[in-house]
Amino acid sequence: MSQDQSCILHHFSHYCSLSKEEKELLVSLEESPTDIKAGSLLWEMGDPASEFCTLKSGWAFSYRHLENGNRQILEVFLPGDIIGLREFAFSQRLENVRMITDGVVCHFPHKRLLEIFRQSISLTSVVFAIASRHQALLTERLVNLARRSARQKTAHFLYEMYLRLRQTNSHIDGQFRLPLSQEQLADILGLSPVHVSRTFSSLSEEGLVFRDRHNLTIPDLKALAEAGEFDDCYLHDDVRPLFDLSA
Amino acid sequence: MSQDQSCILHHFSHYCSLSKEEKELLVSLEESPTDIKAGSLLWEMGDPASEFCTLKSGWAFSYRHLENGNRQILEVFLPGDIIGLREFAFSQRLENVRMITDGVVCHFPHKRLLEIFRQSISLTSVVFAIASRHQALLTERLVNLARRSARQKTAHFLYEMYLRLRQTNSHIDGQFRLPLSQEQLADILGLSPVHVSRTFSSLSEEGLVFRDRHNLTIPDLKALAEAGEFDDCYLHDDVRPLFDLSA
DNA sequence: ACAAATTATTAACATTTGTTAAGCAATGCT
DNA sequence: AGCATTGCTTAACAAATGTTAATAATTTGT
Repeated sequence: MSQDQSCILHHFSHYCSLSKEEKELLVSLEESPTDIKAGSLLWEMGDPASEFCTLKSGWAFSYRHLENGNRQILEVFLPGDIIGLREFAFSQRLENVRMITDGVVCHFPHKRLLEIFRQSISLTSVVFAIASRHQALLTERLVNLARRSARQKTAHFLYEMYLRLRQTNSHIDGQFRLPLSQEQLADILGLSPVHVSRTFSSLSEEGLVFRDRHNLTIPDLKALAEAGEFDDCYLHDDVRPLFDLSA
Repeated sequence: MSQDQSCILHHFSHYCSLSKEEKELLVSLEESPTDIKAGSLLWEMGDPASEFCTLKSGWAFSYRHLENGNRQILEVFLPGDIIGLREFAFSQRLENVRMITDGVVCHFPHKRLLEIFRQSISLTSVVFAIASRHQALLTERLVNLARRSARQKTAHFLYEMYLRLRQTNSHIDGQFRLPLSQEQLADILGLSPVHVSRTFSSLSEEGLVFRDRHNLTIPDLKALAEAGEFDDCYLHDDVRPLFDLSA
């Protein structure tokens, strides 16, 4: 995605075609872009929550710490994603958010969402549709974490990342950068770092995935999808013609 | 909850006070209540999706089958819950939904949600707030499934059910009906039925939970919450004064 | 360019959870 | 009442994953 085009606009126009006013409203959410360094916190649990963020560039993740010292990564955010949607109904942050790479974020207050609700039913529907897709994604992840083997989890996650990256970066094929350490992957997949290492070793023995540092190579995407029992209906389904509904 | 009061109204009024018109709009979503038998399917994956359901009485759950024959239960629905929010952005059902007990459901088409969007910003905000709370719940469940031991998962789930039931049934204390078999519990918790049995045995040896058929007794709620590392901020946070925002 | 810190690999061993199977208890059906 | 079905418990064993620790490779900071 080009740096000068609005990520959020790109994201929304997936769902329906927008009028000029709607576009302006959306673009106004990406005012005051802020540079932010790899490794720095966007916010912590318990912080007051009154704004969303759009991630204009860079990667980020949200996470929680458990009592036994373990960490669980809840989401990986890519450019164009909205961070903090979950806390709309809460006054506090429910999770920590940290940048993975250097990036640019734009803050906008919850109140602005109400302007969207007020001004455009289409945009309201899209926001809602985004939230509902987001849930579908979470659900899929839940199944993944609850019921699949380390091998399947890993394959599933990698394939999901591939699809998500391709959504905004259509030239991506079976080779891309995945700026995550094995420790981070472990915290995403609910495994120990040691077992992640074992799993990658066995995946590359089978020729399914090669990981050299942060570079991933997937020789056979279809094979990987099968290894992860990937069912892409939750990502691939034709986007609902929401504008038809609202007509 | 009394049978003759609208569940959905009750649910929404948690979030903000509603005008007469708003109440009427909501109540109209619960027209044409339909009786439905324990064990019957509301819908299956792949069915066309164009409506939501409100669960007026009874319990239900949504689930998915995995390739290896395992089943994962995604959500347990209680009276007042809206079923199928997730599929707003999809044209097909992404999961199966089945009644646990006999119950009453009301169907209303996705289109009606757009009427809400059109007619009331407060209601729109509440719908969005409900969706965002729902996500918070899912996230908590994700952590639970990914990172906790069988004992913790079980304690966590039981305590969550207690809190959810108490929300609409304020007289509930450490004793209530949980109409779920151990097989169903296993599919909720991502465990095998045998291990659920072991886990309950050990929980009752410790005096934390007694389960006799579908009757649960929790002598010390606080102790159970601790055993499940339960952090109730995702349920207990003061509800955002949304009407302030929209003023 | 070097030292320090981080990240990944491997092995041995421990623990948790799954699987199979058998028996028992409860429930529903006729 | 008797039989079949379903649900629960227990035990023995198997498999997957976690833990610790030692080592190697890589990156970072100065």
